[in-house]
Amino acid sequence: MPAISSPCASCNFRRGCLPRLLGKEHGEHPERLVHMHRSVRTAEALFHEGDAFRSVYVVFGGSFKASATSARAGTRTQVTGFFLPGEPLGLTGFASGRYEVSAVALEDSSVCVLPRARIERIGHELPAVQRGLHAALGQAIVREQEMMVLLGTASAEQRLATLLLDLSVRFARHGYSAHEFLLRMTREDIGSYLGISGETVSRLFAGLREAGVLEVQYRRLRILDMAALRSLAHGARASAEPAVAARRAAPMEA
Amino acid sequence: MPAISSPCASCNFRRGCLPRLLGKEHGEHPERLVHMHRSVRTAEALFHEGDAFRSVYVVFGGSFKASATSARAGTRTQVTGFFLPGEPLGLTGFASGRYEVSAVALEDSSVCVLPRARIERIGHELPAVQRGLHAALGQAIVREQEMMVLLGTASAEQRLATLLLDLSVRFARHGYSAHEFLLRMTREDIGSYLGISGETVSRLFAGLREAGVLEVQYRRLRILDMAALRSLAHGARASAEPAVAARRAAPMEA
DNA sequence: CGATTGTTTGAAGCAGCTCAACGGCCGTGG
DNA sequence: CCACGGCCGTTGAGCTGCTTCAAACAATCG
Repeated sequence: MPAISSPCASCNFRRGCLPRLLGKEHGEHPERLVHMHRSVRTAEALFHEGDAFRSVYVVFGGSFKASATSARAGTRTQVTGFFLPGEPLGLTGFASGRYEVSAVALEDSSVCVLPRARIERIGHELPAVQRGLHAALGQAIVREQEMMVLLGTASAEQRLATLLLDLSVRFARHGYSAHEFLLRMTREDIGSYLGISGETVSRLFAGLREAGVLEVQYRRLRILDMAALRSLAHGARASAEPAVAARRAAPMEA
Repeated sequence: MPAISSPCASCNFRRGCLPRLLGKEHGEHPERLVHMHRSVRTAEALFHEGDAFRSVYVVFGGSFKASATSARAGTRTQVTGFFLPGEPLGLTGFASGRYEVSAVALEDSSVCVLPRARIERIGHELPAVQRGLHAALGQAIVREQEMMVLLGTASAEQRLATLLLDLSVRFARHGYSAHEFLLRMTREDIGSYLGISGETVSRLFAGLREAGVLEVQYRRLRILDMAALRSLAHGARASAEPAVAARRAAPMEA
């Protein structure tokens, strides 16, 4: 694993990635934080639950899933998140000095490595970087809180619609299409993340296809009716009638 | 609201509260962080979702519930946590500068106020305090991740057993009995937190009572068979036979 | 090209929900 | 102090959304 001296100079995520994570408005030098890049192949782990926490990672290219095994509550394992380019992985390490989840690549991927020591040293010098880190940690908390609410209160259909919208926004944020993308994870992974079975995910996709909300074949997804998807996420019922589903976005339907 | 100059001198949580939160091994002076105390009466809010984030709070006496309304996923509201003495409230504010949950007192309570500015200033001077804050944030992430796994994979019974064990441990940590305590929240609150209905909580309590695992009348709870409760949390089925339930805790006993 | 892995679809069962009624507690006001 | 009203908790009955089990088929990869 060769260290790249200034990997950020040519990084096309400068707008959305590190500056967003650490000291965005202060024009910091991301190359001071990034130690090097690292490649991970499909299905390989970037780190394992329980490994010593040495670095935070930022996805450079590709995608990952994180999965956790709750110690407190038996031997249940669940996917706790999907990670796209520009998103930080491993923040949980700040808690105990160990990673609390395993991170596995969903395709051949690469990451930027931000050693903990560097983050702390530079954070100490530059309050803006420190605040950026706090914000990143806080955002992780917020994201998980929203996930808790989703798992605690939403139907299977609402959960899936919410995930698809979330992925859509995140893809769009990095310049990809918001309407058409590849699901790099299995139905099982999606189900695990959403707290439902893989079969149910499959059935839900079929239902949404029949309702004209989206096209989906295997991993390839195309959102046809974003408004309908949104209204589903917020609580409406799916219907086999596309027009009806679309109209549901506005409450005053016939 | 009078500022108390050195409220920590006489604080009986020194062992478990601030030192644990901020720079535990370095003998920091908690009174530099604590601005003052504040009292909140039953059913009153310490802060509301969306309020500007000015302080982190630590429960001094009493208890709170936090509840969130997921913006992303409709108008669903859920209890996201219960807070006992010594536990930090409001950490989510670091994300957006606003509180992401509302905190409501479950009984007449009081809190220590740690102004954000002070935390950041002192954290900058003392790396140990900084790391303590990072650890507290990381722990919040871990706790919520465990909650996600619980909501995503566990049965209603497993969820309730897990909550009771968790409360037991937390009460014990602050010198209260691990076996007998008061549930200050309603069945509805518990259900909301666990993603099940209040009626189901009530039925589960009835079942656990019949199984001899605990005594419960209204808010008063007594755990009779901690081992059985643990094995339920980890996946065993409840039984009407106390002996059987107990035996399940350790497979090899007589 | 065969083996493995992932996806779809069907059928049956059940865990937990909703709706509803009742009963006990507690705070408020007489 | 006692009576009243509202809230909380309990319990029952019926229903349904999701699960599990199973089989067939498609895609991918060595």
